[in-house]
Amino acid sequence: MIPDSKIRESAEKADLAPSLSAARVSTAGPIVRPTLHDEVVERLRALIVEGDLLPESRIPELVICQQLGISRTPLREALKVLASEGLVTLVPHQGAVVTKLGAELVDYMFQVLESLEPLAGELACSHMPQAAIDEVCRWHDQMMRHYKRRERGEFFHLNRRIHEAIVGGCGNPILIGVYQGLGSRVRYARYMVNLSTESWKQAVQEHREIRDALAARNGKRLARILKQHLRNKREYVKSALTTAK
Amino acid sequence: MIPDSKIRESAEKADLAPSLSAARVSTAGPIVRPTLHDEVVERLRALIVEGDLLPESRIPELVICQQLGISRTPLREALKVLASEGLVTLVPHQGAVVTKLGAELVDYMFQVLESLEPLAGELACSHMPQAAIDEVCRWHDQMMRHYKRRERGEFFHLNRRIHEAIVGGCGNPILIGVYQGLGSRVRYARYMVNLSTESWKQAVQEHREIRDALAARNGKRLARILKQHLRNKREYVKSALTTAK
DNA sequence: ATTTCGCATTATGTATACCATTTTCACCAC
DNA sequence: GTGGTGAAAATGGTATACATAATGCGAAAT
Repeated sequence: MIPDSKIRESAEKADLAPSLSAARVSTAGPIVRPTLHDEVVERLRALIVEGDLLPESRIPELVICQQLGISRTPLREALKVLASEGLVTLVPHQGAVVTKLGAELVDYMFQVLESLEPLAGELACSHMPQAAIDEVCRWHDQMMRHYKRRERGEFFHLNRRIHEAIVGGCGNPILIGVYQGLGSRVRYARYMVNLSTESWKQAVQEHREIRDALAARNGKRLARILKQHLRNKREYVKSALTTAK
Repeated sequence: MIPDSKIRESAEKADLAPSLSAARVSTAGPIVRPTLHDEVVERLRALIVEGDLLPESRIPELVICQQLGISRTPLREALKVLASEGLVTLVPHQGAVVTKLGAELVDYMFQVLESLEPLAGELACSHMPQAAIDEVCRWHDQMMRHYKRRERGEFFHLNRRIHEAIVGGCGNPILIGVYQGLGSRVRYARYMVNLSTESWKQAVQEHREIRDALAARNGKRLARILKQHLRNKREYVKSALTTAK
């Protein structure tokens, strides 16, 4: 599960919001050495989101400390942060457990996302530089090729990239931050989602419209499509959660 | 500023979301003793939101530890949480400072709130028990009496109570949580806001419509009014921020 | 006089040891 | 099997120590 025992090096973060966490420029900019607990937060978040730490599983301090080669202090600080993000739940004198994402919580989160992502899309239409839009379109075409070959993994990867690019391009760091927080919590529900052929086809069609609306910088239309897209997504994530359990 | 030196007792929390943090029932329910860092988080949050700790001011660990009568560990854990909420900014080897709320950030936050609070209002119209709605109406009437007497403090207090009751009544804990997070950050900008007679009058009129829409459980209409209400609010908060600095 | 270098001071980041409290669980009595 | 009882283990919190980086100040250099 947790392979190595020293983590001091890696600190990169698939960064959705270059405007939020100081964008690491190639050679210029201030030298920021991330603190240990920050890296621990990233690491644990990744473990949870990627599904290496399953919901409901406990997180014993000593074990993690040993596996990460750190002391309790930074780990405990990291757990507090993750708890405030909702990824783990802290029970006094009982420790941290990975928060379980019930169907009702997913419902609640999508309800919020269905309000935020359309807003982001609308803003992105007027704020994204043309180059970024072009890039999203390229990703879209690439995604379509994966769809034709029924390559699920690659498809979902690009799918997520597109959504994050749109949100990241909205120009509102607060919105980006909130979206990230919710997104990281809902993301690890994806592993149980096995899109049916029919739903997949529909999602593809919606993405086509998303690309067109974005390319045309038609904010209202993009917002409408994104909302519908999310509403469908919510449905099959929910059904996947209730059936597969 | 910080009067006492022991905080072990107080743990009550003007609770907007009884559904989120386990509602403390009068005599039943499990005995939960809040952990120390949780209380510290509350305490510091209050200090910041109430304006006792001014933006840009540093938060020296040792001083706060002494004033609160605690050791560094729980304080540091609390600071990490507040940082992840955006209330303080953590600079490595430099400590924590109260995040300054620039006009552009306020703009960004209102943009998100203008999307979330209408949603909450719409949901509240279908989810709030009649008793809660009646209570909001009573608060409204009381607020109006304060308005007639030009009692600013009491007016704002009830104003906030009403908004929080509506959001708290939406039935979506995720939405409530996000709103709380943003609200606590934007709230301490209120201290510089000095509503003009004209804007005040307008706000009162909007609140009248808010009450009517809520009482009629007209979700769409409430959403529309809340959005407009927030848009106006944003404008005078912004102008207050840019002029008063 | 201003800049710069070096050094002491200070505060933060992390580790470690220790204790209190609580949970867990095995064990035992009934 | 049910229900205490107590030891072991894990967590919450304190205290301390030390490494590292930021800050400030004085001396040296220009």
